[in-house]
Amino acid sequence: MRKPTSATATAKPTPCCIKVGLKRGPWTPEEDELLATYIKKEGEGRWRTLPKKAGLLRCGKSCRLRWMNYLRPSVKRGQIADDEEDLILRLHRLLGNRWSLIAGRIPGRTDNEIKNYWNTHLSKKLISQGIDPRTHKPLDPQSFDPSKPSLSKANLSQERQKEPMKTVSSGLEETTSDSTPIANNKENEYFQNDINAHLDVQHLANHFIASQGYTGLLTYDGTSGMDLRGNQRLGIGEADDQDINSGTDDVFSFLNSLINEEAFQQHQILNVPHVNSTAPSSSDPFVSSTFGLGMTGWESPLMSSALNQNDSK
DNA sequence: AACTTCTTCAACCGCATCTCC
DNA sequence: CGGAGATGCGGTTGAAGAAGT
Repeated sequence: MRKPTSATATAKPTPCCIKVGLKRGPWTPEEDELLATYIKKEGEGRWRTLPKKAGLLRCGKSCRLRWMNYLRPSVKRGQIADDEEDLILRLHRLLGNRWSLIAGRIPGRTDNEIKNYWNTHLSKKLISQGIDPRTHKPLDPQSFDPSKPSLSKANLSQERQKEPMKTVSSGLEETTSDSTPIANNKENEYFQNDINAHLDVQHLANHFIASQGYTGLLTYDGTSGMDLRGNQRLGIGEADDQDINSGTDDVFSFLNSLINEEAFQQHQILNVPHVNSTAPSSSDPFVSSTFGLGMTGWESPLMSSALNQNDSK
């Protein structure tokens, strides 16, 4: 919904925006119809040539984005459920801003949707708890000031009014449908339990991912490049849905093991021998409360399906 | 009712990486 | 090996609508 800008505005135009006369901005129902009909008939891909063949005055990128985020039949619309939110939080702690990876494990949700939800809801929620949403670590008490403009009290109360704070489930407590105070003890418990786990969990995730042939590191701010587009790097080839999954399944089975304590303990012993020097022992009480991410012996139905699914976005 | 401020989220941009030749 | 083109990702923008004054 951005205001159309001149195609010559950028110093070095990308190929898709160099052509003048291409339409920008919100899609009309007619355009949606054209795109959906074409893709149903011809299939996804070849985005550059697709608009012309489909009779659309759009660039390929725009068509791809519209299809991926809105028109695909598998896209689920509507409110993010509590268990989805919980899963996003956990995956984000492990993966950072790898939105497409996170989305790949939440059926029907797109990377864009999750990114937006994170930026508009979850990051604020974490900040309100004194947690840095990028690192999942405590904000510097010196610098943490809830009255700061980024999360003014006015904004917070507004936020609470609009959307009564949902309990961030640790999986152990029952969620309430009532409006819950922001300083909910269980929530605090969830975050405090998780804070200490963050460093080590991410270390393990990094280690495993690197061992699978991916490059780069998971970082707390999500800025440096772990190549998880690296399905192709792994030699898997054309990235259709099937291939995408086979490329990331190993990673996610490992993430699953991090999230599911029992499986994690087994995985740690069997598959990740090198991390023991830095990872706490699985018998350590600390590990039970932190590597289990506060959800010992619990796995939500969504979590199970997300982590075991064979389809991807 | 009118105006201002805030929030949401669809869409765009730049860039990294891949494949193909 | 290197260049060109294609694809996909994460960050950012800004219009529209909601909420506040």
